[in-house]
Parts: sequence; structure tokens; C-alpha cells
Amino acid sequence: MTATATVPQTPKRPTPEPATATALKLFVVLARAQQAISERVEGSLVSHGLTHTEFAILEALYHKGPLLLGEVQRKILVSSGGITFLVDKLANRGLVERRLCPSDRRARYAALTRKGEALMAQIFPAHADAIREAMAGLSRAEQKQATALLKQLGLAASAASPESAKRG
Amino acid sequence: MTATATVPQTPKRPTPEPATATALKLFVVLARAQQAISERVEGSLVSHGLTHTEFAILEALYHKGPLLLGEVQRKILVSSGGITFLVDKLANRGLVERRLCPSDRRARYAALTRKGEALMAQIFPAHADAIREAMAGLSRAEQKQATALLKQLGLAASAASPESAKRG
DNA sequence: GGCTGTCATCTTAGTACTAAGATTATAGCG
DNA sequence: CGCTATAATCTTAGTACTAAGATGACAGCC
Repeated sequence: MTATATVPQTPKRPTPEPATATALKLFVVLARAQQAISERVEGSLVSHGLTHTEFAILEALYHKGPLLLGEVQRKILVSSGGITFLVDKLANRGLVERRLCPSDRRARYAALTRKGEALMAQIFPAHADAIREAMAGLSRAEQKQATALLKQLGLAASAASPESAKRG
Repeated sequence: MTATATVPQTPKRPTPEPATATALKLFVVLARAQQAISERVEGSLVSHGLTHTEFAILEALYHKGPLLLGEVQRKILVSSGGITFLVDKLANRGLVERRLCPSDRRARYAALTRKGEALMAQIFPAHADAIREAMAGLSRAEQKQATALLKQLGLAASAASPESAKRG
């Protein structure tokens, strides 16, 4: 690890074309906003010993009821190995259980246990509040506007990308 | 691992209050859009054997010139251990080098090597193109609108959150 | 019924990064 | 000058998840 003494200077780089510069700017701002929001909201999950992804699983089951592991996987966008790992962890904590599927012996449903239901009933309202507060930098109308723009953006980006469909 | 046979059913959950529902929706859409965009853009980095974070370091150095490790860290929002780890990796690949700081014997500058400069000159235009294409779901005006909204959102979320300032 | 391609989940090895802490150096005060 | 609090970077142990692959089951065709 050789370190060299020098004085730093800002380099000259080619200026991007305006349409590209606009896209680059949005890219950076989008990533920053998402990170800031996530960190803000994740704070309320840490105190319950839950990662963002674990919570996402609990939330999906809470609102949708029992789901096949593959359905959960596709809903929260994790790998197949990841869903096994995460459901194992939640099952070990007694929050989730696996159930047989009557029509397909390969498949398994993940479902909240009573303990998991109780936990979600307790923490989901606070989580929703944390999200509401995190979004308070925008008015309700602005939030709807942002939602419409981002939905359009996300759908277009997903539609043209094979990566979004491949996860496992 | 006990699995129980059952028929899945959708549960009844309390309906969130409208302002909260709007915020929840934006939260989901924001995360989805960010993930779709990231996956789309990261595809072009993988072929060069670079992770998103590695590339972010290279890009920061490419545009700003040599930076103290702590400056890089704060710019790309990683932990202090992370910056050491990542700069080590990039240095081992000959893309980045550490340089002494004349005024502070604790500090180190990270700087692109000639090899790193050449790589960035090669791949940054393609990366910028990938971003432009990923954002093509929105018109230029819509991109600017989204940028303004997200900037406001991100700044407000960061300002009220101590987590964004703590990264060590 | 047998066969083949595909699917659902699990297993395994690996990695990108974090949190906590250690070490050395600096800044500021008395 | 000495002391103390703080700062910059590195070290270490750990973890959340991925990619690749394995295993058993299902669907559809002949």
C-alpha cells in the first residue's frame, strides 16, 4: 500500500449533453431521496429487531394472508435462497410458519402465526406513521404527483429491463 | 420445520387514513422505481467487474479529483470501514491509489491512477447513456419535475433524521 | 404410462458492506 | 507545554442477502 504525497486538484471532464445531464441529476437525486427515506423509516424497525426485508415479508403476509414462498419472493423482490433464509429466521422467531399446499407438494405457504399477527397489529401503525412523517417534505398533492411520475418511470424501466424479471 | 395444510384467505385489515395511504403508496412506488432503475443501470457496470459502490467511488474521483477518504465516504454514504475495504479493492486492481496529505498525517487522499482514469474515460459515457435510457419513461420536463420533488423530499427527510448524518 | 422439460423450494459457498472498536494524530484550552 | 476531547483511518467480527446449483414434484406430450 504505497501512498504518495500530492496536492489535489479538480480535473476537467467533458460536459454531458443537456438531456443526459438531466437524467444524471434525476438519478442522483432519486437515489439520495430513497436512501434518506429508507434510513428514516428503518429506524422504527430496528427497535423490533427486524430488517427492512423481514418486515416486508411480515407486511405482505399481514395484508394478503398466506402466500406461497414464490409469491412472497416476487412481491418483495428477493432471491429464492433469500426467501428461504428469511422465512427460516422469522419461523425461528415464531412469527411465521410454513404450511403445506394441498394442490402442489413442492410448494409451501408462508403465514403469520398468532404471535406474528399480534406483532404486526402493534407495529404497523407506527411504521405507517413513520412513513407519513418521512414524506412530510411534500404536500399531499405533491406526494400524488411524485407517485404518478415515479410509477411511470418505474414501469418503463422495468418493462425494458430483463433484470427485473430475473431473481433467483 | 412443521408445515401445516390450510387454504389461504385474505385477511381484513384496518384501512389507513387517506393522508397516510398516500404516503404509503409513495413509499412503495419510490422503492420500486429506485430498484428498477438501479438494476437497469447496474447491468452496465457488472461487465466491468464493478459494484455500484465501487463505481461511485471511481466516479467521485473522476469528477472531483483526489479526495480524502472521509470525503469520499461522506459523498457516497458508506461506513468508514467500508471506504477502507473498497479503496483497498480498487487499489489492488490498480485503479485507485492512496496519497499522503501534507497537512494531516492521519489523512489519506484517494486518487485515480492512469489506469483508473482510462477506465472511467471508457465506461462513463456508456454509464451515462444507460442512465439516460433508464429515465426515458419520463420526458425531459417530467424528469426535471421529478427531480425537484424528490430533492425537496430527500432534503426534508434528511434534515429531520439524525441517521443520515451518522455513518461510521 | 413413460418421458422430458419446467417449476418450487432448499442448500451451499460466497461477498459486499456494517458496526464496533483500536490506533495515531490534531485542535483547542488553560 | 500538557492535557483532553475529537478526528481520520484502519481492523475485526459479523450479517444480510445473492448466485449457482441440487432435489423432488408437476405439466404436457406422445
